[in-house]
Amino acid sequence: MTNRWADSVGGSGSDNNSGPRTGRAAYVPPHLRNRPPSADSAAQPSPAPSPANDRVGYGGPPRWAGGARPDPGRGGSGYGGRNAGGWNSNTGGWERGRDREVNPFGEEEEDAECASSGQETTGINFDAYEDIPVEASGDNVPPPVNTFAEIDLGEAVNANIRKCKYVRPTPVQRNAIPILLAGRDLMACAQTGSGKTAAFCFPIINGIMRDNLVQRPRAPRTAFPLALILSPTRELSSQIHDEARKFAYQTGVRVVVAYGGAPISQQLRELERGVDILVATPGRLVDLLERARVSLQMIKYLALDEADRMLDMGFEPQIRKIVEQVDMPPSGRRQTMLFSATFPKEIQRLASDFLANYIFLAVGRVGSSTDLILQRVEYVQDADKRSHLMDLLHAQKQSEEQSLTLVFVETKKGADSLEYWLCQNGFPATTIHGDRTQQERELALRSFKSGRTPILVATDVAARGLDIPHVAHVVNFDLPNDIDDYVHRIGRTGRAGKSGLATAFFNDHNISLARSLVELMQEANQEVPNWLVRYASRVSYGGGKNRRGGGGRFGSRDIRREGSFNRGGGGGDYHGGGNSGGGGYGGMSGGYGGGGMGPGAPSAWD
DNA sequence: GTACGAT
Repeated sequence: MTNRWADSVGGSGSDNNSGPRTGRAAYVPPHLRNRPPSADSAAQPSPAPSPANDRVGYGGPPRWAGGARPDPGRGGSGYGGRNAGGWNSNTGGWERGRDREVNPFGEEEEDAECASSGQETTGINFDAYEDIPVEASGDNVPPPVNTFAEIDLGEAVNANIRKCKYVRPTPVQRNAIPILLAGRDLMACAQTGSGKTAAFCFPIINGIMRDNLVQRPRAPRTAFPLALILSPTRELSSQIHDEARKFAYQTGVRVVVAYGGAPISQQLRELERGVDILVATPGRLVDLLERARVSLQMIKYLALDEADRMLDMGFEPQIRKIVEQVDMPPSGRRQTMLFSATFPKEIQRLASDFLANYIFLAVGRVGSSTDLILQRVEYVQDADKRSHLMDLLHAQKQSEEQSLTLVFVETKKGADSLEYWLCQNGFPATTIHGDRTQQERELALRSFKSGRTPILVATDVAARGLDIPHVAHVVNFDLPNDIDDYVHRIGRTGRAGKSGLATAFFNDHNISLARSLVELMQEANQEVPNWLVRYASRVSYGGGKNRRGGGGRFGSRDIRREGSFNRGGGGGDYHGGGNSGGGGYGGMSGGYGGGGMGPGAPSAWD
């Protein structure tokens, strides 16, 4: 283990590079870490006393002239967040000497943009969610809680919950947190924006603080995280890191992020200073593992965000390598939690390799989500798409001044060319896709969020998880081949209680999507054009792998309850074992909590 | 077939 606790508590050893040498310093359990060593640091580092923490361009209009200069004020949404040597070389006066924890809340408390983004991630309008159906299946499912007070997460975490302005846990939090605190593996179906990051972060942080006797091996240049959180894109990892740091503030639990496209040296430095929770994208993590700069042998908590994406064809080999072929403890000796809005059957089957006697949790989507998103499908030939888009943008321009439009295309090249064309035609657009540099990607996202370029042309890199407030319109300029991707894409709008509009351009290239699209729209009580229904019925093939098994109340159903799957290892009755009455507490509409605020619920639920 | 994930 490293000596950072000694550093932070003892107040000595300010040289970060001295870590391995001072490894003999007295062990300080996590719950005592980061206590103020003396009165002078009892006060939190004051938020943003210097321009280093000035979140330029995050909420208000940007002050710089639009160049691609590194923005020192990203406040953690960029490269590793803090102390970025080359990037954020601005370690101002308040942070000299001892390694003091930067306040991850920054100046958010006063920042309107951040307040609303807080709502996004907390689903603060929870009262409206009281009657969301919940289905939990598996052995001995721990009952849900109603309040944060019922789950004692400790003083520091409670303070962070207050700072995040979380009033009550969201349904996914109410259900998932007790399951995870009980040490159970979990497969949870709930969209980003429903507070699912908190749902897995709180138990992880709590567990790390509880396991205060853990001794980590002494290997000077290798980091031994206790928890690993994987996500499919750099921006999503960055977003999770930002949130996790808030939840872990002043708990002594250290969160580090690692992803590609950013200089690895800085990430290595952060890792050397010690890491409890590592948030990473798969590629960079594999790199770090091969360099032996990270070992997974101490992992006790493994979380996969957007788990269905992580386990699909593109990512599965890397994930399998990380989880099965390196030094990760096997399932049963670690706690594994998978979260996604969509869980196709075959992915559930794959995922069961990584889980032990897990609980399946589905948070329904009745009365929210897609109901608040008006979905339109228009028949548009490829050649007509641009002029059609221009019509939509003109209409949008007239209706709302501040609204953002997110345009999804299929290819990176197509994204660049559409962005160029839009700009040529007087529409302020930018683009995000995997051929752009990480600086460009992050600049584009900031520029879009701030409204400076209210049109963002994106590939699927932006389809999942990203929390972008104020997106009024999602245009599927090119429809995806996969209905689940469609679900994730349109979920970027209709958030925070606002209505959202999703327009899709459909033509003969999208025939394979017709059936599942019609089914999805019908489930969401959308008006389906007759010509589309005809397309759907013409297709013999039923939506391929994306047929929605069992009812539309949930994004997915537990495959163990459909008789199509049995675990090998004996006694595998998962059809209600330990559940009271017909499978968990499914359909617990309004069973706890009560009074809602009526309609106007944010649609974070997909 | 494309996108994403390391350099």
